Amino acid sequence: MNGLKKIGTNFYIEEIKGKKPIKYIANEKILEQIEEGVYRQARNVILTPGVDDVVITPDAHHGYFCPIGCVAASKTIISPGAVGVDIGCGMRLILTNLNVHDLRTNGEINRAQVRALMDGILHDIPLGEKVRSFDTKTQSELFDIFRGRRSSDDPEIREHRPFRISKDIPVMEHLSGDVIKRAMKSVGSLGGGNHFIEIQVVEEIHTDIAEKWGLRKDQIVAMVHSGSRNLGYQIADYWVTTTRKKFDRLGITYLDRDGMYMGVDTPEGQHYIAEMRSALNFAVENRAVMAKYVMQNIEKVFPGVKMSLLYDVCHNNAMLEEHFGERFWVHRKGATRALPPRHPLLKGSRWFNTGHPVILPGSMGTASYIMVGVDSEGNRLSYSSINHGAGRVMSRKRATKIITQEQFERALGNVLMNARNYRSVVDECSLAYKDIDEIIDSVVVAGLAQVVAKLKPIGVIKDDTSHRAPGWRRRKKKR
DNA sequence: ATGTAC
Repeated sequence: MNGLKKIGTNFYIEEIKGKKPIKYIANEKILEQIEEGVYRQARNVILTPGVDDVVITPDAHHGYFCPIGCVAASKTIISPGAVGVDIGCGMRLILTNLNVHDLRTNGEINRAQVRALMDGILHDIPLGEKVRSFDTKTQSELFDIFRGRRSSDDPEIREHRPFRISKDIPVMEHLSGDVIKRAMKSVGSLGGGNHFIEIQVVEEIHTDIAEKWGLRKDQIVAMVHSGSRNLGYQIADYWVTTTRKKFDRLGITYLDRDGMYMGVDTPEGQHYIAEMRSALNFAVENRAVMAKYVMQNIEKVFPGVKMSLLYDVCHNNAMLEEHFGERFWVHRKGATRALPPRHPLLKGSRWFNTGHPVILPGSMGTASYIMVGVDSEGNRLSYSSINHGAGRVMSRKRATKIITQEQFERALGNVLMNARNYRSVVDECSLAYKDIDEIIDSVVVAGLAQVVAKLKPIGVIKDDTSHRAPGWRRRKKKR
């Protein structure tokens, strides 16, 4: 099927002339769900000059140049399209000392209490296209965030410490004043699409690593999924557009109009890397500020509660890392780093003996997972990477068209949501996504990572202000 | 993903 060759359990390759084979990680059920567009794009990525290796994760779906769910490693080039438009998009998990029983009245979850918590969060955190109307950063604070001089975090809970960008390298100087102003108001805003804030309960514990990390059964936790908002998009767009113009001028051909790349040692490559790192700093700070507001609201509803942060991990970035004894720019787009115990990159960190937490969001109303990398051949082959979530199985448009209110409500179950109208979030219904349990099975059985804990949502906050959900717009317009 | 897109 599709010219794939099985090389191990849940491991497949496609041979490409003159290049390393493309690796696919999937169980049989998930393999059947991988779209033709993913195979086509994966070939374009591996055939991009300078790209050494490509790994496709089981949640992969068709994206912009490169599939979402892709690891692309290169010794010589950096590619904005292989990082993605939402630079630094990722996950953060807040731990509490609350137990699900603290939320129960007469054996049932006290919905009014959860609703009060969600309302408090909604009051403090703008959704969708909205930005902050208060607590705006000054331009100098914003640039301190970009340059890694300002962060509200303990660096140990971050996948990467703030990147320090020297004053000698210009960042964001090509962006308009309006874009910068918008960014100043966006620190602590959720955005739209698959971004969410969830109140969750730890449903299953799979290993004693959980206890070391402060996770226990029935514990209440809160998860934030967001990125660099408009800023990351502007950087990606600028570099793809200007590089394409340059390629056209010089007569350099390309396989995909968004498949742009720069030599890592060229001024352009260095400039993009600096701006990508600035956007990573910005995205992590965005989640840090949101987490602060989530924690303040948990404290309001549950005075005296104790809270801490487990980890913050990105699934859209490019990092310079050593693999197989050589240094690669590892682009992870819709893929998450999963370093196993005693990995050299964890030397000196608190995660050295266990591996670091990998936070994988489920779709609306379904489980999320905390994972950890396993020291294995498969983990090494994937550049110590796994998936980033469930992955779409249906376009937003199609989801809006075919999913009924009844199906949507059944899929959501008794999980509380902020949206009052199912139409404003129907494109995010779990029926439009792959089965997260099958995705997890794919990477676990392939030996890449193991489950630490399974989390179940109680309440979900998502953008319900979307003008973009096709059915919503059509209905409003009434053509 | 994104005040959508040449």
